[in-house]
Amino acid sequence: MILDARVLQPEFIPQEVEHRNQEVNVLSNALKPIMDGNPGETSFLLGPSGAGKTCIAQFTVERLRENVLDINSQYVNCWQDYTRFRVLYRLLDGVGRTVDIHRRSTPKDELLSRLQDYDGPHYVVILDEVDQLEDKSVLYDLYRTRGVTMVLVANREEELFSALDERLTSRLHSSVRIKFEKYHLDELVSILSARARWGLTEGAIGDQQLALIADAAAGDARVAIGILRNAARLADQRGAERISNEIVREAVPDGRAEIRRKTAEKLREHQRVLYDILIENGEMSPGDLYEAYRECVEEPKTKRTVRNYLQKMEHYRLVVAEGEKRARTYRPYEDTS
DNA sequence: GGTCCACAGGAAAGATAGGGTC
DNA sequence: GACCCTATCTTTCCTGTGGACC
Repeated sequence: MILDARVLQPEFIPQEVEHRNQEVNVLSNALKPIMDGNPGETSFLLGPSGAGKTCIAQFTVERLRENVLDINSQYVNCWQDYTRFRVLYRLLDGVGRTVDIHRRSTPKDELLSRLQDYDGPHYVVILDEVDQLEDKSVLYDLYRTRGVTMVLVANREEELFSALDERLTSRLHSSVRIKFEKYHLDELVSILSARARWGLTEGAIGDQQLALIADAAAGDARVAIGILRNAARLADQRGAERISNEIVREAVPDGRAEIRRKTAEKLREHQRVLYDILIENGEMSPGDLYEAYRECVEEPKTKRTVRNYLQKMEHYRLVVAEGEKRARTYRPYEDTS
C-alpha cells in the first residue's frame, strides 16, 4: 500500500504547497532583495502548531535557492539546539566552518567572530521554535551579522517578544510578520489527498476516510499526516487493500501520541522517570511527585534540579504545570481536541 | 494578623566532561 | 599524563509568594 513513505513524514517538503500562497508571497517578497545581492528582511512566521510555518519557510527558501545561484541556507530547530553555542555551531556547520571547532574547547565568542568573518554567498537562516532559545541574545548577534538574513518561526508573538530585551525588540519591531491560522477541514482534506496520491497506491483511501482524519486532527496538518501514516501502516500490517473507517479510528490516538512519544524518547534517564510517574499517576503535587521520584532512582537529583527538569518538559509540551506556588500541580500533557 | 510551610525560580558557585596543549 | 579551557549540568543559597493554621 505504501509506495513512498517519505511523503508521509512530517519533515517532507512538497514541490507545491496548497492554501498558503499568500504567506509564501509575503515571505518571498521579504527575501527578494537577496536576488539583487542585498540583505533580505527579517521575517517572523507566527501561528499554532501544524499550521505549515516550518514547511512554508523551508519551501520558500528552497525556491529562492532555485532562483539565486549563490546562496546558502540552514535550518536550525531551536528546540533541539537551544543554547547560543549550539545555534552558532549549527550555523557555522551550514557553511562548512566547523572543521576545527570542538564542542568543549572552543569559546562561544570564537564561533560568533567566525560567523561574522564569513564572506561567502548570502546566508538565509531559518530558526524554528525560536521561542525555545535559552539565550535570545544570539538573535541580536545574528541581526548585526552582515550577509545573514533570519527567518524566525514561533507559536506566539507575545511570548517571544516578552522574552526579548529592549534593544532587540526595537530592532525587530519593523520586521515582516506572517501570521498563520489553523487549516480548515477542507484544506486539510486536500493536503492529505495530495500526500495519499504521492505516497499510497491508487484508491488506498477514500474521501470519507480523509475527512475523518482531517476532523480528528483539528486543523493540525502535522497530526493529520501522522494519523494518515499510522492508518497506512495498520492497513499494511493487516494486508488490507483499503484504509477503512475502523482503521482510521484506530490510528487516531496513535497519530496524536506519536509526536509526543518521539519527544519523550529524547528525555534523559531522570527526566524519563519523572515523566513515567506522571503518566502512571496523572495529576500530582510537586511534593508527591518528588517523593515518588526519590523512591524510583538510586541517586536522586535535588528538588531544584527536578524543578528545572519539569520546566524543560513543560517547554517540550510533555507536562502541564497548573496553579502557582502551593497550588501548583503537574500532569502529563493530553490532547483535549 | 502572625507564623509556618511548600513551592517557584534567580544567581552564583561547584562539578563534570571533552578536547587542546605542552 | 598533567594541566588548562570551555560549555553544560547540578547544587546551594536565597527571595518572594500564597495557602493553612492558630
